[in-house]
Amino acid sequence: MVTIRDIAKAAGVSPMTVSNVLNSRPHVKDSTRARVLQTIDDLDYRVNIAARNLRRGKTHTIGLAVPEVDRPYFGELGAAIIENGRRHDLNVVIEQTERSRENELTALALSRLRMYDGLILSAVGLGESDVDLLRVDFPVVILGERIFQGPLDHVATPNEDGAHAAVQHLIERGCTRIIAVHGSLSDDTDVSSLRHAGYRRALADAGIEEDSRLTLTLDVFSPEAASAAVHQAVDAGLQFDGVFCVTDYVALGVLRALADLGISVPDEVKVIGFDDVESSRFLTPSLSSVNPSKDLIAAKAVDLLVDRIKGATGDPVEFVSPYALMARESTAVR
Amino acid sequence: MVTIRDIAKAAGVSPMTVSNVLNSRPHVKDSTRARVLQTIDDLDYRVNIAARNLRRGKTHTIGLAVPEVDRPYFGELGAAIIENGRRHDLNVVIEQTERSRENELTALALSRLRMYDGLILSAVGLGESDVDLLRVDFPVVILGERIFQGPLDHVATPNEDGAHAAVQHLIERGCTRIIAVHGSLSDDTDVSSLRHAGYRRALADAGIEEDSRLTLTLDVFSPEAASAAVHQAVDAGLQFDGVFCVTDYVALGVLRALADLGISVPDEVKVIGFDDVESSRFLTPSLSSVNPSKDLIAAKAVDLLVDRIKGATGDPVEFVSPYALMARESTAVR
DNA sequence: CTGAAAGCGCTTACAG
DNA sequence: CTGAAAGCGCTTACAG
Repeated sequence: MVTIRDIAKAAGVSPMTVSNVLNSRPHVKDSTRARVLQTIDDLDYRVNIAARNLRRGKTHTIGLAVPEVDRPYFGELGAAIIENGRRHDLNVVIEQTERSRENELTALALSRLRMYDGLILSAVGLGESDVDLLRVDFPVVILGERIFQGPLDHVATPNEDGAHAAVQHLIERGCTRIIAVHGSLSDDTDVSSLRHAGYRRALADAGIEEDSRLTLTLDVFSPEAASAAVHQAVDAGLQFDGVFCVTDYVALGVLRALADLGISVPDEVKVIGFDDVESSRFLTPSLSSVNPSKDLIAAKAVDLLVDRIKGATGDPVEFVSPYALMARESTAVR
Repeated sequence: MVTIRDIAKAAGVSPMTVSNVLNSRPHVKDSTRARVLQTIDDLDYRVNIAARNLRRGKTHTIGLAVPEVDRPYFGELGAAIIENGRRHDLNVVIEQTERSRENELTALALSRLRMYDGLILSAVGLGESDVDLLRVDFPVVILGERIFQGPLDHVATPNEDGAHAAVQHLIERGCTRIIAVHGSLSDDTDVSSLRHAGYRRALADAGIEEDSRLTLTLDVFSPEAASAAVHQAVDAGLQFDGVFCVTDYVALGVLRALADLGISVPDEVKVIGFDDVESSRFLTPSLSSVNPSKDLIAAKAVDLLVDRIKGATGDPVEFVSPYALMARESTAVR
């Protein structure tokens, strides 16, 4: 590997001068600069980033750890964070935690280890009981589902209110027997539980009594699982006229199952999702959804992280993004 | 920041012993090990990865540079590469190049700079003329669309043959006037051009004369653009009974436009895509598509990269993955 | 405008 | 089983 010393030797200057040229610092004579640049080109030299990072203590790179890179929501979130990172001259690098608590902790640990200047962690595995493990002396912003009253800045999705709005929307459109499709409600702070709480509150507000048979619990968050659950419910003779899906991704399976069963959407059953993923508006019927203001979430998360990287020491910030209801064909009245 | 020296001092040993404990090397007395571990815990010490990387010259991390992280295809590809990386104890980190030649070159340069042990670069901006710039003394595997007879290992998508199979499938199902929707054909080696070549060959094989009005060129690869193009074609009175879409993502817009126009799929028009993205089979109608064997691409790319990281010096490998035609409702005959 | 030297935090032969 | 010392490749006060 060719190093800065090799260049220095070949160009007849000191390593420091090469470094100055590399970092386009002033106070280098033009002729010297030209000679060094020429030598760099001749020897095909590239800076060793590991060494520079060690020395500078900065990488100008932040990490984004998401549960799964192949979910459209996280892809779109990643793109939004990359875009915001650019405003601050920050590279963004994406890692996958696979929804596991352990991997989320590893992401946290690795980042402390100076691969990144800071980390945005979309936490789904970590819970309130892990709060102590989050006391890191390193810039981290927690993103997403759960609400931590933890030691770190947190940008939260409007889970309960968004779900409430979605279900209220179904009710306004005439639905009275509304299915909720989500993951298991093991814990009070996961997406499913928070969104389910919004569902229940909307029913209560409308004076509709909850029917536990209308709650479909999935083992996995997937269209397959959602489709199977709907098939099973219909086969069992369950009557319903609306479906609230915990995510658009799950709604994909619900819509497909209803089509398979010859149940017309929105005429017989209305369907709404959550996340407002890009493809939702191109589905047939286009899918109504709750838009959690992904761009705002991304902007806020990056801004908070940049502040911490710059050394801000204030109390942890808790920001809940606003939401918008996107009414489309799947909940239309005609 | 607490360093290995601090631990050494506090535990009354040398930095080297701390390092040995950290790297679970043998030949450390149990009592010493225990004391060091305790001190590490007490002082909440973590290894500084930048320093370790510099010293070891290895990061156990590979980079994956993709054009856009928010396209389902690249999300799924990323997940597949992460999975394969794990088999080799390699972390995978995803970066976005935004389809720009410049960013692809930056990814190449940065990776050389020892942030990663190797790079998988999904190149769409680089062309044959950049071949010289690819002569890097660093493990890189080029992925994807274009065919390089370059100096690097290359795992290629079966663009032309896959497109040929798709269009042949439409013809077998009775289509004779087949639209092709893709990006501009500025260059012979981009996705659009390669897939268009397959389209033309399938028409020729079937003795169908090509009609240039049936080629719809998009400025951007997006459902919006595709939808607009279809609307415009129909408004202009274009007659057609099949649509070959350059990607499933583009097909989303085509399907939506046809639905808006009241044109029934597959009865009046049959539609097929390329990529076989996960959501395609849940659309209504479910979308026929060409599956480019993403998992194989990922496995092959990681294997080749690992070989190079281990020092393999053989000639560049060119691997074209197989494809499979997924026939679904959008091309059904009934 | 340029240089000699120290040091970022770690690991690794080399000794003992 | 443990240590002293060199060095990974860079940058940065400090001098001149």
